[in-house]
Amino acid sequence: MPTLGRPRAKGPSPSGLGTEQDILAAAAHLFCAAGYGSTSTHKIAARAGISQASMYHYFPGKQSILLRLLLETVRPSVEFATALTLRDHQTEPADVRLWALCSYDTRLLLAGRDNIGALYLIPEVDQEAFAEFHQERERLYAAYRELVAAVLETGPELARPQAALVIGLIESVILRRRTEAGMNPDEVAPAIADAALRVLRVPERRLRTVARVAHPGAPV
Amino acid sequence: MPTLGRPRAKGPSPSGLGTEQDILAAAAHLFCAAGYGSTSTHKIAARAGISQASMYHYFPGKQSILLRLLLETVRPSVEFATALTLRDHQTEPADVRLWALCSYDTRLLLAGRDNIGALYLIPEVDQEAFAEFHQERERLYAAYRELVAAVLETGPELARPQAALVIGLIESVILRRRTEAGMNPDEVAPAIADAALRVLRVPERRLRTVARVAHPGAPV
DNA sequence: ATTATCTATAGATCTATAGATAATGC
DNA sequence: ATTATCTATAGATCTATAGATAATGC
Repeated sequence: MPTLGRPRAKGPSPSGLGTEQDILAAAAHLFCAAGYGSTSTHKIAARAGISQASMYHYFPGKQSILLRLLLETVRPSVEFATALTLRDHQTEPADVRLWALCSYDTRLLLAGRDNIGALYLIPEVDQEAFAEFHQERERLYAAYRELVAAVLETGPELARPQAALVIGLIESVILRRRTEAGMNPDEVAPAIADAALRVLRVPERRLRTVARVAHPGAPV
Repeated sequence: MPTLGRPRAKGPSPSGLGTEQDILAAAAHLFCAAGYGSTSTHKIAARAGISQASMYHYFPGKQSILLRLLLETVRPSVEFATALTLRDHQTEPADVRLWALCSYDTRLLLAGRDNIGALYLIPEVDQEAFAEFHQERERLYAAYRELVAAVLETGPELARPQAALVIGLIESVILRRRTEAGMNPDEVAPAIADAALRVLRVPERRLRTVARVAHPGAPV
């Protein structure tokens, strides 16, 4: 929407969301599909419809684009998850809250045109430059551990390996989406959440109640 | 061991396994730790202890190194898995065979100094050049589907989403290993295999029998 | 003679900056 | 005047090849 400044050579932003968003969308697509190191600033700019140099008006470099994408992707999960561990929600049973979180996160991973969760898998993300993202993700994992511990009625440290299994189930949809097109969130999200509780040995009888109580996609 | 040819400038191969293996080991480490696109042929060669140009004596390029690594990594799994679906093994119950496969694959992913399974996660692997790897992995997935179908007593197509959950649990150890050092295969492999059967609703009573019968790490 | 290595380098990128330019705002 | 874009480019890589070299084999 900026009516200011020199017009783009190749016509205005087709998305109408502004150049910054165009850059982020272009980078997200290329990072997920082609990898971080294999994506040049030139390719990002070309896809965003601007010149390579114009990118630097919005971002100081490739790394800061990826960091923004990582934070934007993980933050909704972190907020949803930490809300579920706060006092207001502790009246709900832990298995119901965990089911809601699993189903919510799965939906996020299945939403959008790009398989944005694939950003987490990029090896370059392990670099120091993305420490802020790792902190956020650690907060998310801590919330999972707390909920899993509550379901198992044990301490969060003892729940660690079980929480890792649950998180693994959620994140498996990232890899699955890379080969399997058109996954239906309304089918997959509850299936993943059910599977998570089964791994924690929640009985089948209880499971049917939980899935009915926890409205998928919305906070409990 | 080749005593032929001009000696290396920086001393002979410290591994003693020969230059080709040095290149593969160096590339495996760098691809897993830093990514494919971010790893140059120069860095691979430097880590292998040779000059950049010498690499081309063994491989026509970076892609063929990654392809070799991918195939070498997936093939043991494919062989173990397809063996389990052949007639000789069909006397064993399906849940026992699936447990053995899950535990075996988990051990492979936890073995070795590098987190070699992380190669599967590299976005660049989706490229056409690695089609041969994808074929192999599809064979592995087909074996999983067949075993899961046998456990559920249903057809392989109906078993597809359930098999995806099981595979997701196995592959979750790749991501887990990226942040959590020193995972103990003797603990994690049975835990993953148990979790896989729980996802398929194998009863706890049966589970205790299965884990006792299926000797972990060896064909049934 | 054969082999495995080396050094040197051409040509293709790729990143980041300098400085020009084409709009609007005041 | 301010802003968002552009073009041009320096300097740093990076890939792949050509050709030299230092060993052993015959």
